[in-house]
Amino acid sequence: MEERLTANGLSGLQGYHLRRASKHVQEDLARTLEPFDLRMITFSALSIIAENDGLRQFQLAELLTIERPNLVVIVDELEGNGLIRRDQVKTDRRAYALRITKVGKKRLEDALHAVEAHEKRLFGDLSDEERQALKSALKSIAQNSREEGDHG
Amino acid sequence: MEERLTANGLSGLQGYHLRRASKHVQEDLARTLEPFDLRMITFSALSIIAENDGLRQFQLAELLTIERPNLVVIVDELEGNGLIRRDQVKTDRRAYALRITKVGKKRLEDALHAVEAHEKRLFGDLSDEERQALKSALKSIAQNSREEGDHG
DNA sequence: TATTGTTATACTCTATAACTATA
DNA sequence: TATAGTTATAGAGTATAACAATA
Repeated sequence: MEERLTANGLSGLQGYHLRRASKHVQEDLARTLEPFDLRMITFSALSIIAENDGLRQFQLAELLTIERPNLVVIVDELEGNGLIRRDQVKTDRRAYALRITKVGKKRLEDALHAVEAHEKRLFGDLSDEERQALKSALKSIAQNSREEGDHG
Repeated sequence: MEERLTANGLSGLQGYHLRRASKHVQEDLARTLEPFDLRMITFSALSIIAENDGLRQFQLAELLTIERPNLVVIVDELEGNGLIRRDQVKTDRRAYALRITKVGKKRLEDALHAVEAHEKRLFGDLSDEERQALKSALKSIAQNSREEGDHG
């Protein structure tokens, strides 16, 4: 350790830390979910579908903050693996109601155990206060994007 | 607001929030830096070079958590815009010492003002405690990746 | 033999435009 | 005319393999 290199001194640079942290978490989460045939985005989608039975694809896309076209392959993947169903909506024949299957519930449950371990691994060093602050801070920041979407 | 859709109930799902927050911050930061002909990654690189005069490209790549091949275009871009120099290292003719130029210093200074405003915009809702916790939490999480890199 | 910087390349994630079938 | 889902496509960002020059 001859030289000491830093990336802290300058100013806020939250974006830098956020990018690094997000990257690291995503890589670890990807490894964690691989045995369950899930990716971070399909896992998030499956979780949201489990919470919101019958939601439409455009609603899921909004919650995931991705565009509708990109959601299609995600839903395809989950449906292809038998984890969710696309049910026809009788009142609107354009739309699909997304529902988790029995297999999907089991898969999600199993994956959640692994994800808990992953989170303990990554966030275990943090104090309870830090973890709570992190959680609410991230939600607050992400929430802003919704509001902005409304305005401009 | 007929239905209430959620993505909170299930479990930790920090990855989900982190991904959304990171995405939002990156988008806003990109817009913020555009007038300065900087991207998030070139801005981070420029900041780090300013802090660590003469560092090598592989060291910068490590700090940015990207692979060396991808750094080349970043350094090309900064050099092409006259913001940094690639100085030959006399003791090792393979390597380049990266140094910020006068123009680069000015550009960075100007950009930093805009970035401060950006951070106030995005993190202004947080309490001082939350902001501090967020910062140290993100650093702690990102730091883990370094240690892991050493082990396996 | 290992390392620094580089080139070429491929893969993932995401965004935009335009289509279809319904409403 | 607008909306839900879809297709095709393009652009970032990133990773891997292999090379030249040097250590």
